Amino acid sequence: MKEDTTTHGPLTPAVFHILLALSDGPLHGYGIMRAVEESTESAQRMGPGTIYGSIQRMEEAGLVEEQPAHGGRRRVFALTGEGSKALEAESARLARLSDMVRARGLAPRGA
Amino acid sequence: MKEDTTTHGPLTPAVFHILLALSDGPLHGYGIMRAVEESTESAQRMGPGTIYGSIQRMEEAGLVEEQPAHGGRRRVFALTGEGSKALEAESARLARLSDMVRARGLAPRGA
DNA sequence: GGGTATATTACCGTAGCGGTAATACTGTCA
DNA sequence: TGACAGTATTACCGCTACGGTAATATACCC
Repeated sequence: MKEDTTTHGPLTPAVFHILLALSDGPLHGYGIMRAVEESTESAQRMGPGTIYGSIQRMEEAGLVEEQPAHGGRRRVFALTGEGSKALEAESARLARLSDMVRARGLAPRGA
Repeated sequence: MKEDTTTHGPLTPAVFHILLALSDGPLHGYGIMRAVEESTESAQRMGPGTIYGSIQRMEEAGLVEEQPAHGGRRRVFALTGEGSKALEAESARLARLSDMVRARGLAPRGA
């Protein structure tokens, strides 16, 4: 069985990390920014430009949705069903790629 | 122990796929192009622009090196030690990310 | 009410991707 | 042998997403 049609192709790293952060529960932009920084052990520096820019694109793509209201200034976002599926699919793809590397033998330097 | 200094940060998808293709043995640009297309089941379309552009950057970064001579018009490239390490490291990183997703429970929609 | 941390928006440069076209060499076959 | 298709690379170029900084606004604490 092939990929189903609604499945988004490979995700950009930023999108993936944001989805990952949101898979822990709804969050606002600033929270996502910190969550990503933690989860990557600062291997990836994602400033506001990246975060909010990506979120906007993701909202348009239907991967996340803003939650109605709450009072503060925060804009809280949550995964959509699609977002969840995309994260799963991407996770599987990454695992597959990682496995392919392992399967290559991976001797330090064959030649 | 943290990452060692020579380890390259997260690789771009194009770079990763090229390294992966080369881990099977030295190849020329055109061959890489086809190898990538196969290994991704055409989930990724990498035309000449992407391939050759990336290779050049990778050569400058010391991830691959051109092999001396052979006669034809082909330019054959091979992984360097660094390239090999970078591929391994990236593979590990991808596996880690994939695991994180799995660890999140991953209920279709906890809500 | 002044100052700091939180939180978002705006802006903008840049790198790398992605496509197309141009070029050149190699073979094939009519 | 001369046209044509396949191989292989280079050149060019627009676009998107990333990545940073700065501006702005709100909440919190003294």
